[in-house]
Parts: sequence; structure tokens; C-alpha cells
Amino acid sequence: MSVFEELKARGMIAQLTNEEKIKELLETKEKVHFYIGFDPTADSLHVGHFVQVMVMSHLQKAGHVPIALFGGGTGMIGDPSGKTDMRKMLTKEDIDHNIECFKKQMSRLVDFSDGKALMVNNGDWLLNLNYINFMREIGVHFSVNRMLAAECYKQRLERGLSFFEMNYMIMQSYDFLVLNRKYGCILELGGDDQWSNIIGGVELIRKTEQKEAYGMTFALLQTSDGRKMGKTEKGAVWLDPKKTSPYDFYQYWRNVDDADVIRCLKMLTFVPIDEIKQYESLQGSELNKVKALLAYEVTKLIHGQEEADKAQAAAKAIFEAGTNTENMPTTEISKDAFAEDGISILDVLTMTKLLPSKSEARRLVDQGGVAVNDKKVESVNAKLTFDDFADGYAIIKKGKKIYHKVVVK
RNA sequence: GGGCAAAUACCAGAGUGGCCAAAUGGGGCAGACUGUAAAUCUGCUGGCUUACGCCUUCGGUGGUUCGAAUCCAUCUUUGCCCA
Repeated sequence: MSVFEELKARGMIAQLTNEEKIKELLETKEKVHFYIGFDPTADSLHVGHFVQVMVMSHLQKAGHVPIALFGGGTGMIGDPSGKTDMRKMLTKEDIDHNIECFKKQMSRLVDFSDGKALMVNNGDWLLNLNYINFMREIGVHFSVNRMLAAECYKQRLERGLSFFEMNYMIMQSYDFLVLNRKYGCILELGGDDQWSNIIGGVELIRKTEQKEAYGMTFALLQTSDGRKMGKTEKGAVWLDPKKTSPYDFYQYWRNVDDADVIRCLKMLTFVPIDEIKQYESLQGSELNKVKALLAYEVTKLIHGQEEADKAQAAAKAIFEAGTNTENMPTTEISKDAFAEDGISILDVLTMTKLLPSKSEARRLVDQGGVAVNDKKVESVNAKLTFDDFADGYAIIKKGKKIYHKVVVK
């Protein structure tokens, strides 16, 4: 199976400028330079970027050359596509820092050694542009009428779109042109929300260079009911273990909706497509087992085998056997915090940051959502005494799935 | 630059002198049911307090009033219309 067919079979491809040409290109040309842009708006990649990185990896394995473009320049504007509000503007220092973080995370999946993949920063050519020259050379090729007609701006047209942001598309198109000239890059990839921006680049290359270039977009990682995946109450699911622990990361995938398992497995893991096909017909608790596979595989890709094993072991321990306290988040509490009759459960809950305020802690206890050492806490007046720490620690359970170890010092 | 309108909790959005910590919906959290899922049902959803209650919040500041999310002045921001 060719890479192209593989990507297709995995349901990753959303739109293409020219399907036959792109297929042919990827199947017959030895090294295709292609690029994907990343806006460094945070100091870690999140799940939304993950699909793009997977695509880079797939294509690289087939011998093609990924160019990861970091939006050091465009990031200072912010892509308005599909957004409802203007983005916060970042300083140059923030952006540089974020790029560094992206590079590290990406290197896990994409091999950047020996020119097998490239990293570029569009700040290198965008930041020092001369406005008039740029407008004369590039700006002339863009029609405002057409840009306004683009689907991705629709929402913004109702709420207001600044000229500033309007430029994003031009700049991204220019990126493609620069990479085309510099590296012979003829293919731009991106999330499906990037479609208009990508087309812009393809057309720009045709107009200025009289050359064919191609674009392809990937399905956004969405839940079956159309919501973006990778969002939790705490915000995005990050690839950085400091921001989303490997355990939480594992749990996120462990808990995906039934309807999303197969798609995630296809898009986010290297599990062979034939194997995945066998899972497609599974239902009920059988499908539940596939989720464990998904969680393990994805965690392994991002955090490595060791962390994946740990996360899996921790999950098994908690849900299938008693409790394994080894990889549990832990808080130390000083002996001094104890009064003669012990320490209030409410205080413990806030100290461990399991809950942000005593009021919330009170509510949760009232509703029977807290247990200590597997015994439900019955009253908001409950106290923990040293007896509760008989093994050297106490296990606090919040809800059904969140465990926390407390040690007295 | 001129005219008009708006700003309320995580989001959307009611409230237009006291009954307002503020309707309703979404989201979130918890409980029941389950498969660590979804759907469904129930409770909760500013902070402090054992409790009575107290404190902070309706864009900012100042004022009117016994009392202001609500009235007045002013500033800021956003949207719409005209140029």
C-alpha cells in the first residue's frame, strides 16, 4: 500500500487540490518536499497538532521530506480562520521560546537528522519585509472579493475582522512561495481549516512562478458529534508531560467515546490498518478493550514506552485491582497542620489542590464524591487523624477516577 | 469625524431601584445506571462559615439614594449605520 493509500485508508485526508496528481507525485517521485505550518501560540503542541505530525511521520517514512514551518512571523498576527475572536498578540520572545518547545516534541516522531526533515521559521523572511515591495510583488495577486467569500471568514465577517488579520492568508501564501523557491517545496499540507490559506499559496505560485503546486488538508480530529477533540475542562490536552501528565494523557484516550475509537486509532497510531479493520465491528465491552490499546499506543508515541507502561500499570492498578500508589500524584502535609483531633478533610482537599476552594470541597463531600482509603467521607466535619496514615500515607479519592496520595511529614 | 446601540458569572443570555449571589440554556463537577464510554435521570456550580450569617461580584471611576446590576455623569472597549 502506498503512503497515499495508507493516509486515505486511515481517513486522514479531507480535501485535495488535485487528487490524481498528488497521488502520482507521492507514489512515483522519490523525494517530495512538503510543508506544514505550525503557529507557535503556546509552549507545547497539543492534540490538535498531533494529526499533522503523524502525517509528517507517515510521509517521511515513505522517503519524502517534511518541512516544519514555524510561524515566527505569522504568529505575530494570528490566523483568523474559523476563529471567533482575535488572538492575543505574542511577543517575539514568547514565540521563540514556543518554537523551541515545538521542535523538541516534534523530534519524537519526525527525524530531523541529516536533512531528512527541515525546520524553518517564517519570521526569517517575514519580519523584515518591505511593505510596498511586498504589496507590489505579492499583494497584487490577491482579490479581496474572493478572500471575503471564503468560508473560513464567514463567522468573522459577522463579528468583525481587522485588516491586520486579513493579511494572514497572504503571508501564509507567501510562505509557500518562499519554500517553493528555496527548497522546491511543491506540496502544502494542513488541517482542514487551512484550506483557503493553502489554496492561496497554490494560486500564488501558479501566478508568480507559472508552476504547479499542490495542497492537501487533513481531517480535523473531531468527536463524532463535531466537537474538537483534545479539549478538557482544564483546557487542551498537551503533549508536554508537565502540562498534561502521561497518566492524564493516557486516561484521555482511554475515555474517548465509543464512536471515536476507530478513527483515533487510525489517525493517531501506527497500528496497521488491517488490524484496525478487525476492531471496527466490535461492540460494547469488546470495544472498550480497544480503547486501552488506543490509549497505550498514543501515549507510547508521545511519551515513550516507559511512560506508557507506567500509565497503563497505574490505570490497571486503580481500576482493576486495588490501588497502586507508585505513580500517583502526591502531596506532603506537615505534621504541624494537624490539630489534636486531626486535620479537616476540607483542608486536605484544598491543600492537595484536588479542589480550589473549601466551598467546593464541602459540596463534593456533601454529595458523596470523596473517599479516604476507600471509605466514603460521610460528613464535611470529618477529620483525618494519624490513624488514617497507618501505611505512611492516605489515599484520597475524588469522584470515581481521581486518586491522590497524601503523605505526612 | 457624526449618529445609534451594547458591556452581566466559564460561555451564551434574562434582569432595568429593595423579593438579586442574580432567571434560563450550554459547559463543568458529583451521584445513580454502566464498560474507566455514550445516552438518560438527580444534585451542585462566587468566597468564607458547624450553623445563623458575613464578605466580594453585573466594563472602569465618581455621584444620586435609607438602599444601585438597575438612575445620573464621565471614561474605556465593542458592534451597527453615515462619511
